[in-house]
Amino acid sequence: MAKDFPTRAENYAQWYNDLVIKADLAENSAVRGCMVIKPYGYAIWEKMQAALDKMFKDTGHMNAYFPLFIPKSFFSREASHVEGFAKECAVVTHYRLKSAPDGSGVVVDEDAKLDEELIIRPTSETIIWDTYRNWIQSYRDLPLLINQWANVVRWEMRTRLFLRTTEFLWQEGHTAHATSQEAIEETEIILGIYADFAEKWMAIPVLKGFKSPNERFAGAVETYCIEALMQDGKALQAGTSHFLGQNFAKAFDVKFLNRNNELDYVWATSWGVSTRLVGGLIMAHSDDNGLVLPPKLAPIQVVIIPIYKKPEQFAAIADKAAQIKTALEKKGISVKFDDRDSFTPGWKFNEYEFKGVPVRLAIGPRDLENDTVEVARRDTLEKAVYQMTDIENKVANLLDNIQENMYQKALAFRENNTHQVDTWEEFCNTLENKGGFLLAHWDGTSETEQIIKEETKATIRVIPLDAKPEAGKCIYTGHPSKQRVVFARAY
RNA sequence: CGGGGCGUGGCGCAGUUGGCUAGCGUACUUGCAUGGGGUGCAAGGGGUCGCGAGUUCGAGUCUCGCCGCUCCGACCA
Repeated sequence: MAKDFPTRAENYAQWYNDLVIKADLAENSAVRGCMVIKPYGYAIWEKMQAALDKMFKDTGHMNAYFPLFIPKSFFSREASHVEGFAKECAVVTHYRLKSAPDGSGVVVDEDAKLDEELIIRPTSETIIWDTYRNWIQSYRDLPLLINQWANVVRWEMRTRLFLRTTEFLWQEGHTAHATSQEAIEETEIILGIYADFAEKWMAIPVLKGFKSPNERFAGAVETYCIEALMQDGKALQAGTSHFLGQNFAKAFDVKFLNRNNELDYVWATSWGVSTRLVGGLIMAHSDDNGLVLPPKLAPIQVVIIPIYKKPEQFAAIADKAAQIKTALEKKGISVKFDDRDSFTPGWKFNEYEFKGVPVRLAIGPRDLENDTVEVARRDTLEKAVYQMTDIENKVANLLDNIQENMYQKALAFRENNTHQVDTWEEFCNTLENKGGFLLAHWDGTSETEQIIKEETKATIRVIPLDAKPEAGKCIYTGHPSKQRVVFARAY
């Protein structure tokens, strides 16, 4: 249907890339690895932001903003943190340019060298904990529940639109607590919010659990995550919530007096989701005809397309469309009436289909006569003719139905692509031929995980929270194991 | 960093063993018709062929150097 557009089966990576560009979500910029997020793509991100921001605020968090730059010395305070991020930091060394002596442009002014280099944040734990030292004196100052919407830079070697870009947008929460227990609870509350958001808004089922030590965040005691499965059988980490213990409090000397008048280090969490979610949204639902967006995150939920020959017909249709638009908007539904005369109806049908608009209404002379409207849903591509009566409720129900149907479809896909494997041979075969999530026993050592990764490129995506205890043998070493973990190849 | 591919109107591409006025699709502008699944016809605007040097009567095409982009691997949300 779509012109010059590869199918998922032909070339999944190409399909994804072309989809992002042709659906006008984003494009590559003049800066290697950095994308320009275009209005339609940014609108999706804004909808995600709005939903998440409300969830954070409803659970007592407030937004704040910390600097883009971090003094280099901050990074060496927490040993494993610096180790994790050192290889991908952008560094600011000078603060001035001057005209080149040979008139060829501008050059860095060597006289304007910074005494201490500044790092463009790859994440903000260090600058935030350095700040928290001054904010926290007593248990009365706790808990401190802060979130920041920001951009960060990680100098990745290979990038892909939305999934991995050098600069990306995200939210990072940084909380401080009086007890270990309370910090762990916070980590779990956030994990719950992320999972809810993924399932109810993005219509993507996720597995909740822990990361293995190899995959743990640099500086964390425990990393919780939600893990989603994409249509090509690869896993996507969709959000992480870290219990940081007292690591950052110790590194930045953040102490408080507890109720017993004893000085103690503060307990910390950090958590984040990024514009990567937009990539996940695309990969989880879209098809060979283009984007498929869940109604709750679609920038345009309903598009109305007039079909007419004469100006008098258009006037009557426009009048009808305006009535529908008003009725739908009263119910909080975003509607676009595409009255452009420069494109034919067929062209518009394809355009909105490609852009994933959940519901399309078409109104022509025939409908005016019969008091009907043609309704097409994007998820199944089905068309039906509705009587105009009570149209706003019919469409509202349809949107709910589409949201639910997309979730069920994604859930069924995940279930069909989750395989229990018990031997090494089975593990390798399944990974090679089917992909997906592999439930397998693991002996719990980093060494084994590392070897499996080197041999198969599969990693432990998540140690599920709700896994039933089950005695078994590690698929690689045969050593005893108490529960299955989830392996997959990942983005 | 290792290995492939590519730089020609906005975008996607062709351009043969060097040859004459650099072409095609699409997009754009204008007009007429058309309009229930990417509409047709006609006219029109738009290009230092990535940059630099060389070979030659003549270079988009050959040689050398440089730059950029992109894909595949190790790294990562």
